Amino acid sequence: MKLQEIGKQLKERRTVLHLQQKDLSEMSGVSLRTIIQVENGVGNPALKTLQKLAEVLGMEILLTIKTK
Amino acid sequence: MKLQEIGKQLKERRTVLHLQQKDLSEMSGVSLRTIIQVENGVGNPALKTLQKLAEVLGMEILLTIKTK
DNA sequence: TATAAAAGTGTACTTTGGTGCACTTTTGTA
DNA sequence: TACAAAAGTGCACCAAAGTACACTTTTATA
Repeated sequence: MKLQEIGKQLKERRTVLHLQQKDLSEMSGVSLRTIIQVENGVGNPALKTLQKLAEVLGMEILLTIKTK
Repeated sequence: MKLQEIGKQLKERRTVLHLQQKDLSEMSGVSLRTIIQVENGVGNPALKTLQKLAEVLGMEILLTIKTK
C-alpha cells in the first residue's frame, strides 16, 4: 500500500469510530499536524508514527509477501 | 507487527532469495547501514524506506483492521 | 584453524520528520 | 446563509533518520 492508501484507510477508520482528528491526536500522542499530513498522504511518516495511530484505531501495520 | 518482527521478516525473505545485504542495498537504493538497522529491529524507519526494501523483496506494507 | 566474505559499528554530517503556534479554509447545520 | 466546529496550512525549530567512510566482528568453509 502506498502512503495515500494508508492515509485514506486511517481516515476512514477514524470517522467510522466517530473520532475527530483532535481526539486521535490526544489518544495517540501524535500531533494534529502530523495526523493531517498522514491522512492526506503527504510526507513520509516514521513507522512508529503509523503504529501509534493504528493502535488507537484497532489496526496494525503488516509486512507480507506480495501474492498477486 | 513491531519493528523487530518486520526486520526479521525482511531478513528471512532476503536470505530465501539468496541476496546479501549489499545486493539489497544496491537494488533498493537504501544504504547498507540502514538495512542492517532495520533487519535488527533498531531505529524507526520511514515508511518509504520500508517500502523500498519490500518492493525489491516482492513484499508489501499493509494497514489492516486488527482481527484478534 | 586460517582466511575471506558477510555482517555489523563509531563517528560525523545532511536531510527531513514531528512539532507548536497562529492563521485560513472547509464542512455541516440551525 | 450565517456561524461554529472541524480540517488544513505557513513558518520555524529541534530531534532523529539516512548516509558515507573507515573500521571491527562474525560466519562459513577450504
